[in-house]
This record gives sequence, structure tokens and C-alpha cells, in this order.
Amino acid sequence: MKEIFTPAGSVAPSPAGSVAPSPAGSVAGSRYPAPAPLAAAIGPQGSQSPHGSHGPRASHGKQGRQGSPGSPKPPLTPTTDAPPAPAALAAKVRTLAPSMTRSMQRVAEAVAADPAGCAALTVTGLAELTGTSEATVVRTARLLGYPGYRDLRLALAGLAAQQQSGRAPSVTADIAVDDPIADVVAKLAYDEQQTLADTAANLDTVQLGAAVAALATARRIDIYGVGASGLVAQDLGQKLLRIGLLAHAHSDPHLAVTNAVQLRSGDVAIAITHSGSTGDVIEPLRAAFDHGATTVAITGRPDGPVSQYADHILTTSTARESELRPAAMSSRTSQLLVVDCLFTGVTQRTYETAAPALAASYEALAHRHAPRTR
Amino acid sequence: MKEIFTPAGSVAPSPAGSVAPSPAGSVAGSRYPAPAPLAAAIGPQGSQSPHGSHGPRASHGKQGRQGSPGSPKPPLTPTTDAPPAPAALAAKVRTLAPSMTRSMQRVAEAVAADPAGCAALTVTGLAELTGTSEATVVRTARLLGYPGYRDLRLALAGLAAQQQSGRAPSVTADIAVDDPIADVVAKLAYDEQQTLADTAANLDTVQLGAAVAALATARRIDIYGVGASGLVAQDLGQKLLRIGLLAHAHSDPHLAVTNAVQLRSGDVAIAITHSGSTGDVIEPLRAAFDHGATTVAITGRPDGPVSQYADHILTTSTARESELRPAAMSSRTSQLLVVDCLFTGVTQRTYETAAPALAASYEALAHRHAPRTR
DNA sequence: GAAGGGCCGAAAATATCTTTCAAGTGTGAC
DNA sequence: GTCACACTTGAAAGATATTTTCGGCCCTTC
Repeated sequence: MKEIFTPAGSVAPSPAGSVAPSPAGSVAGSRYPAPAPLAAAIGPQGSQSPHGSHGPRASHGKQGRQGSPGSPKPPLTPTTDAPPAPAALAAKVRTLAPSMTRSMQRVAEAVAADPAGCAALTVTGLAELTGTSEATVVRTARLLGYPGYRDLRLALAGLAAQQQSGRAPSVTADIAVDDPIADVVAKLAYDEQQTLADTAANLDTVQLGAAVAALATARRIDIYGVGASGLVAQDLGQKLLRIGLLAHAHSDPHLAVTNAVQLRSGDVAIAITHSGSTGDVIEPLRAAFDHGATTVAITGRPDGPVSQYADHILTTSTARESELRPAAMSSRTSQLLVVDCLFTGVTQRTYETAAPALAASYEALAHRHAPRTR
Repeated sequence: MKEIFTPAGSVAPSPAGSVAPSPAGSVAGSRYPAPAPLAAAIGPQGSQSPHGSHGPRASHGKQGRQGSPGSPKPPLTPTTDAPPAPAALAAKVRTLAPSMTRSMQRVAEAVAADPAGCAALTVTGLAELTGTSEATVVRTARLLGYPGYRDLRLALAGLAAQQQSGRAPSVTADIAVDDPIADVVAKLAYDEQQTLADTAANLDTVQLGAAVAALATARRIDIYGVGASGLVAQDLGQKLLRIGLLAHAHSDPHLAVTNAVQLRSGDVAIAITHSGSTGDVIEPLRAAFDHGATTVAITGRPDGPVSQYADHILTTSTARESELRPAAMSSRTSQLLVVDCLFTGVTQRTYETAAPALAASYEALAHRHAPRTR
């Protein structure tokens, strides 16, 4: 049942077809036959939205009324320019201000000054705030080119979201001791995103491809890592085991070395070390290297000692660190991305055997979860 | 419900009086004190939700025992749906999807697939499009954390505007078996970045703060996790140990339970499980809960069984998954971010002791690195 | 100073959203 | 296999919000 959502993205393009099996879907369209050209032009998102299907942005059935030529009502609505106000709302307010009455100006002013705040208000609320009436608010919305206040409000919400997202990257500062917890979350997330981007940008895909090729055909795989990198090593080991490869992550340096000397050509050894100079990891890699195994280093210091014994070097990124943000944090993020790339690449290469293995391991775990609660 | 706007209205200082006097000229809105009060007014709207509809359902098994001592937060509802989602709506849909009914899933799917299009629809229109009823649409909006459909629609409009504004996450295609390795790297990195953003956006900072407070003063900390989550548990354990806390990550369920019964008030137990229903993790948490320890759950299913025994629930994000991108991958990324936040928060709180401890552990490792080659 | 035109807001009318309630549906117990 | 139960669902009633109507007031013009 959950799989409904996995393909959601792909199914999306045809909402009417996939989502609404019932013929009722057409009702909306039939009820509001032909939105006046004005409405079509006004639709805030209407122009870009690829979903022409539910075009019936059924705001009001009487839209057609406005289209009637020679409407008795004087030029309340300047049908001349009615483009949706995307972000140029403030400019539009200024442009149209002269043609506005006093009350309308008050409304327009409030809207331009605080889109986000106004978006949270109902027509009554905005009327009270500006000391005017609902009717005036609606008139202002019309003047600004929207069918009604409802649509203006929607546009306002969009504008507010844009504005807010614009000043999002203001949290790039370092984490301070007295940062509120919300800032900590934002900064950590931002930093890790940055680390990921850096890593992806700097990762040598040729080296990666070579490492993947070696892993895919390896008879046996040993992975070395200690400390924080040890967990990454175990993560990789777990993953490779799941797709049927004979992988083992060593955290004990002595055992790692004694196992490394068993390796030979056709085997693969992977060392994970951020500093590139962790003796406990280099030693087993060297042993493996000397015995003819293909060796891979995942390190943040490609110029470090570990590279001497590595056939393929995968570079992880080094983010700025601080007292409240130890290097282990970003290096781990970076290493895990590399590990994921390795795993995915190998899975691709060995899809015939990996897919069933993955399915089997998933199956095997199912019974360990208590029955769903819903 | 009308009282929502009363604050806004009353806060606005004598609307007619202050706003009216100057009829002419500049549209400058500096005069309006509106922004702050208005923005503030949005908050209550969400949390205050007049109808305690969620309340009865999720009566978690906490017998009156509230959070840890010194927890600064008032007795708020234990449910996590406090904030009106910003832009992480797709993630929220994924997280909550399993707990939805079929009809609600259809609605959620439509919303996630085409925010812009749905924002243009009334509740009736969306109901017809998805072949459901208005009631279902409203229920879905509630489940997603909004007071009603109206607010969901507003958020949708904002989301649509953001997407269109540029940073459109267009290339969200799934990883295919025949993707070149460079694409794999790019897609994985992008997905993980997305996961981080989602997690950060949906993380309940109140719960997080409470968990941090509990950890900072804990006499002893036990962490439970198996499988992929086991590595995350160990990561957290390692980190906390480094700043001088008595933390231990258990991967053996039996030992975990036998240790859990040793815990008592003032201790903290943390369970990490993506599914929220991993028996091997729930059992020790329950034992700890029953013995009076403060319990924390880090899970992707806040409505899962594990939450019954959790004083504080930290929700991780659920990214879309596929054959080449197992759930374990994104859940791990998300969990690690939460863990990092916990760690950093605790470090802040215990800076006096944590800083020297960190320095000492760094020092202790120095000699294990071979001399740099640079 | 009076007449006319247009702005404005109160309230009615309409649309939209929310809640209630009873029927339908699947599930598990016996 | 049948029954009872709980849950889901949509239709319709009820509440709110938006739009329209209409008449009073102010300002301009002669």
C-alpha cells in the first residue's frame, strides 16, 4: 500500500487519469463552463502549471459576467493588464496606487508592506486591520488583477514563501554556544548539505567506476576503518553483504592485518580514514596491497600516506570545523555518500544477483517488526 | 475559530485612527507595526487548534508522567504536528502516508504531485479530482498538520511559488540500472540533501530541546538500535562518551533489556528505529520507560508502537525509496542529522565539561596518526 | 449653496469550508 | 462460515468566509 507513493512523482503528470478513477472528475469542469479569458489570464499559477486537466480553477461561476462587453459598471476592473502578480506585487501596487481611492490605498499599502502577514488574514481581518471594509478589500484585490480576495491571498502566500526562501541561507554562521536549538538544527543541516554537494562535485567518477568494477567481481572484500570511520566501514560491509558479496568490515587492527594477508589478486581491500594517516588502517591496506589485492582508499587527504598503497583513491570533502562541530561529523557525512555511491554502483553492475538478494534480506526482516498499528 | 483573528485585530493599534490620517502620498508601509503581530498570530492558529480532534486518538501510554525535570516547555500536546509545514510538504506526506487511509492517500498523493494545481482548487474541486469527498480532504489537511484545508491551500500556494521561483528540484528522477556513474553520484547527493532539508524542516525543536535537556543531566544513557540504525546508535554513543557522558549503545537486544531494567528516574533511554515497530528496540525502551527513565524515540513513524513508550519523539524523514535506493540509506542520513543535533545541543548545554573532554579525546588520538606527509 | 458623481461600508447573498452522522467495508473472533 | 466490531467514507447539515448589493456620505463642480 505504501508503494502508492513511490511512483507518485512519475504518475503525477496525469492527475485526472490516475487519481480520479471516478467520472466525477469532470463535474467541476462542467459546472463552470467557460471561464472568461480574464480568469484564464489571471490564474496566478495557471500559466505555468502543466496540468491543464483541472483547469477549472473554479473560483466563481459568474466569472463570465465580467467578460460581458459594455458592462454597465464603469471601469472598476482595468482589464488591460491582468497578469498574475508573481513577485512584482510591490511594483504593481506603486503603479496602480494613483488610480486607487484612499481606502484602497490603505489596503494595498498593508499588503505590500507585509505579504506574509496579510496572507494569514481573512478578508474581514484585513479590512479591520486597515480600518476599511470587506468590500474595499475585494475591490483592491480586483484592481490588482485578481478575481477576488481569495486569489490575492493565495498569491500573497506564494510571495511570502519566496521571500522567506530567499533569505534562508542566512544561517551560514558557525554554531555558537548560545545558539537556540532551532538554529543549531538549521546550521547543521545546511552544513551537511554543503558537505554533500562538495563531495559529489569533487568525487572522481573514473576512480569510483574503477572501484565499483573491482568490487563487483571481487572474490572477497575487506574493509578497514577505526573510530568514526569504523562505523562507515561497517555500513559499507552491511550493505555489500546484503547484495550477496563476501564483505567484512574490520575494526580490530590486528585482526584486520591478519586477515589482509589472506587476500590476493581478485580481492578488494578498502581503507576508510579521514586523516589519511591512520596507522591502524594503513597497515592492513598495505598488507593487502602487498599481497596483490586491489586496494581502495576513501580519505579526505588524498596526499596522505594511505594513498601510497591505494590503487583507487576516493576523496571525501573536508568541511570547516569548529569546537561545536568536530571534523568527524562532516567527514562521516562525506564518507557515507561515497559509500552509498559505491554500493549503488555495485548493485547496478550485479543487478541480476543483487536484486533478489536485496528482496530476500528485506523479506527476512519483515517478521521482526511488530504488526502495524494503523 | 473567529477568535483567531481577534488578536490580530486588537493588536493593531486603533486601525482607523492611526492609519487613516495621511491619505495621500507614499505607499511606504513603515508605519505599520503589522508584521510582527501578524506573524505571531499565525502561530496560535496552528497550535491552538480549537478542536482537540487529534487528542483522543494518540493517547500514548504515558501515565501522567511528563517529561524530564527542568523541561522548559509547558504541557503541550504530545503530538508533533505543531508547526504548519513550510516547504517540506512532500516529505511530510511520505512520513504520514502509512498512517493514512486509502482515500486520504489519494488526496495526499495529488497534493504532493502537483502543489500548484491543487492550490488552485477549492476543497470541492480537490475532492472531485481525487474522487473523494470534502470531508476526506479536510481530514487529510488536518493530518498533515494544518488547521484545515484553507491553510493547506495557502501552504500549497507558497510551495508552488518556491518551486517555480527557480530552485526547482526538477531532476528528481529515480536512479536507473543503466545510469552512468556520474548520474548516480549526483542523484544520491541530491536525494540525501533533500532528506536533510526535510528532516530539519520537520524536526520538532521543542521535543529536541526536551531530549537535549534530559541528556545533559542524565546519570546514565542507554541507546538501542539494530541493523542500520544500530550504527547510528553507536555513532551517538561514541559522541556522547567523548563529551564525558555515560552513554552506551546496545545492539544485542537481550543485553539491552537486561541493562534497561537498571535504569531509573534521571536516566535516559534512546531508541532508534526507522520503522517505529522494531521489537528488538521497543522492548528495552519499554523496560526503561517502566522503570522511570526518560525515554526518547528517533523514528520515521511517530505513530508507530515505539511512541507508546517515548517521552520525547524525534521524527526522521522518509524519503522515497526504490530498488536501487533502499530505505536504509535515507533513514540513516536523517537519523544521523538528528543525532548530530542531539549531540551539539548537549555539548552546548554542558560546554564547561564538554569542551575539555572533546579536546582531550582529540589529543589522545593524535599520536595514532602517522606524521603528515604534506 | 446645491446638484451630481463617486467612494465607502453594512448587510444580504453566495460560495466555501467544516462538522456530523449514518451507511458501507473490511477484519478478526468464535 | 458467520457475526460483531471498528474503521473508513461520503452526503448533507452547519459554520465561516467571500462577494455582491445597496444606500448613505463626502467631495467636487457649477
